[in-house]
Amino acid sequence: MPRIVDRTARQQELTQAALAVFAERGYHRATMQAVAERAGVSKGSVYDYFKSKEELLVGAAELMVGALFDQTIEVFERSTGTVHERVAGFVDGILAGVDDWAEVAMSLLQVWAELSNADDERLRKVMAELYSRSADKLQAAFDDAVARGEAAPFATRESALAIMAALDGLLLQAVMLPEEFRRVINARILPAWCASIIPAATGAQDSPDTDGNGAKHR
Amino acid sequence: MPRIVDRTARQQELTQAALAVFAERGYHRATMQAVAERAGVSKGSVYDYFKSKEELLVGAAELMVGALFDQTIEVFERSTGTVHERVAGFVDGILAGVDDWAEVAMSLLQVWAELSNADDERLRKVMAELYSRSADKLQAAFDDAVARGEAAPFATRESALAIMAALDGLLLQAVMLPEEFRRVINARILPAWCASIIPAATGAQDSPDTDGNGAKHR
Amino acid sequence: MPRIVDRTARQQELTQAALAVFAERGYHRATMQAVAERAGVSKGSVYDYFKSKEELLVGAAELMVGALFDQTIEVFERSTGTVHERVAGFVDGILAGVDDWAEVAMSLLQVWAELSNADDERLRKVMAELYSRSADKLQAAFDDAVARGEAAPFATRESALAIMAALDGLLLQAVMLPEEFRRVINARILPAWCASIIPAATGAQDSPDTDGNGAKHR
Amino acid sequence: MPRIVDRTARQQELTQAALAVFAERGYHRATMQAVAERAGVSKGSVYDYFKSKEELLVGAAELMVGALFDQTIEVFERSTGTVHERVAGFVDGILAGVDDWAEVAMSLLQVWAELSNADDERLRKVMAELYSRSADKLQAAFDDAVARGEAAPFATRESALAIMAALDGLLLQAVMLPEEFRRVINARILPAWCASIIPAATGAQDSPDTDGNGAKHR
DNA sequence: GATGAATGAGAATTCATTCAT
DNA sequence: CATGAATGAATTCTCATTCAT
Repeated sequence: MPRIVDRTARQQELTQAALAVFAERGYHRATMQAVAERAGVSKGSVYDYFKSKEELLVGAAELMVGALFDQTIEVFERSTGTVHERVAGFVDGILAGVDDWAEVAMSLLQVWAELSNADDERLRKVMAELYSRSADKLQAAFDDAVARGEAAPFATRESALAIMAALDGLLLQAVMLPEEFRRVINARILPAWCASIIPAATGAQDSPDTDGNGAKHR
Repeated sequence: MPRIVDRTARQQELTQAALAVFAERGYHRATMQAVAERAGVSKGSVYDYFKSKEELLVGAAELMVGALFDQTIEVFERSTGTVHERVAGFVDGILAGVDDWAEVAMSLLQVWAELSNADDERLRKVMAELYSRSADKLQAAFDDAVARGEAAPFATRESALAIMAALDGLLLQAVMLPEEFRRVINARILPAWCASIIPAATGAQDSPDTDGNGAKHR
Repeated sequence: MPRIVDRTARQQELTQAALAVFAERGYHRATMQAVAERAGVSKGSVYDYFKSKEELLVGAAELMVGALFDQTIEVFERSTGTVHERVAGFVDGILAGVDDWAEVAMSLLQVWAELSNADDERLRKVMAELYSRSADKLQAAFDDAVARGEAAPFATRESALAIMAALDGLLLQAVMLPEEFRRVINARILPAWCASIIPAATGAQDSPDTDGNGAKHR
Repeated sequence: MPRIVDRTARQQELTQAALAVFAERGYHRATMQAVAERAGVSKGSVYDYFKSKEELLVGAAELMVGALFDQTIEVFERSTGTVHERVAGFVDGILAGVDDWAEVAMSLLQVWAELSNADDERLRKVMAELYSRSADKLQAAFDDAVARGEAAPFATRESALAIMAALDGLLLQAVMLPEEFRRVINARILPAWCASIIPAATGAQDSPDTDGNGAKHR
């Protein structure tokens, strides 16, 4: 009998190693050799787990986005209060929940840059799906809030995407301007701002706080 | 007299060609050959204008971000009214000002992904500078507004960055989810939302607490 | 008591599997994995029976040529009548005796192509020996016929080789032009033609022309 | 202006080098590096002329078979007399026309072995076409002879193929049993034997020599 | 005995870069 | 000046072989 190995565990070690190397050197500059070394196995072994470098990228993308998503969900489920509070809490939780945004962001950037113009359409599909998962969750919460009368009807899908955009854009800053990124995080302006996209319920007394900027949420 | 070809013009043709090819195939899959062909010159000639592929990337990045910046400025200068109105107008103008966001976004994504982990630190600097230029402009306008009492003191730098984040994040969607991107644009929720980050002026007495971190907006 | 698997039997299963895979994909494209799978054993086990892929090839070659040879012998022994009749019968029998010439031929072709320029001289020797065995048999029959006065003296070795050449060349056609190969077989021109290489006995006075080149048969 | 090179000449140098290396080490053991070195160029340059190793093989095959074919044609065109004489002369001419059959045969063997089970069907087609070209020529001559009453009607296609088979089979011997091959050649038994496949015209006086082996040429 | 996970040598292929013309 | 032929470093991927279990 051959060495008994937990294939799933080994696979995850590899994706983690891949993620790290991709973040460090970029997907194309990263060699399979380097990934293998980082994972402590030989070059050839990587191919026992992933058919190609591209598949390794997909695996890495899935692992990473999956982890982020799981965390997102958990944060969101845990949050309580009004929709506004929940969204603010969610944004806050997400931003606080990652130690090293720079590395995560770099990995994501590499995944995006590579998958977005892959020849293989399947890969582009995978990426799109991974991308929209969190938005789906947020939108569902919005729809629910509207249904429960907690918020006035509004463009829930678009708003969810807008919030995700702000978060993703922030990620880019973690890569591009690490110091400034920290300041933005510390200023804690995103939670409230993101929550403000949800219009208050249009009861008798309209939420007077819907800011004084004339934003008329449709 | 030798043919006088305007070096600058030729250089720009090349960066444009490069941008197009980078968007199409990704920076690494893009060959110098392909760029040369697209620009209608020979492979060797590219090296008369750019020392290396990496320099070509930098040139392309500068051209592209420069163009975006110029447009940003122009849009912003043109806008009138209150800060809120100006910001909303700015966001609206930016989003409306590009025909094919997908291509621009793809190019930017490639530039970011490649420059962000370049071995050469100079390149990372270039990128950071390019990135923060628009934020600088926005922040200046915010500071101005605060100084003029048009807005309550707030974390102007961080807010400017947050808005830029939202815009950049939206760009990613142009790449990742083109259809949904269009819907977000058409829903026109971004201008108002972005403007809402600026706190209204606080009544008679100007906020003396201008600590610059927008603590109030939590 | 450990499972007693007949080593020889297992070895033969392996060579058969190898032959099949070699025919299908060519020697070099054939992987040990594929051979093992075809034989229903594990990759590692193949090495219990053959020291290397090359040894497997030799084993396969020996099995295949041995089988062909055995069949050749049997067909020849069974044939009766004059030498001419026996040779014609032999050729006919050989050609009729294999169901799937295409596969056999492909295997042989692979064996030949690989062994013929092996680094190891031993392998080239093995191949040469395998190759000449049938010719030996044919020649012996020719010599016998000449000795018995059934045929005029002629270049028996060379003629035997010529007949083998025709048969081997036909094999190539089974690979290269399967349909045409069938037509040649069905036309049944080979038996008579091959037999015609043997000069008839020259009546009372021995054929004076017997210079060994069958000049008469022009 | 870049170096001016005769692409066709260079291409032929490469195919020749390839043929030599293939003959020496076998197609799979032959590295592009070795072929390049033999041709006196760099590894990368080979790819300026051939898209892949496989294409190089095809090019080599075409060159070699083309040369053989041209020679065949020339030999045949030059031969005069009756069909029998022409065929005998043709066979003789072919066999005498190559200095180093061993190398040619080895190359051919490699080409056949590799192309015959190529994944790409196009390659198999190419090979089949190359293979049947000479047979076509021979058959045409046979048909002509029959039409002119020089020979009795017979299976011209099949006979042509049979002769080609004998010649190709002989080639194998040049690889497998070089010494014996020489003896067969020197014994000069093939020309007459090959010619004997053509039945004499069935005029008043039937050719009585149609051998005594009862071969009834259909 | 058998297995199949791990290894790593080896090869094809690509493409940025150079430079002779 | 421009060109594109030539180069060769660098990388992905394959697969025979080994060996721990």
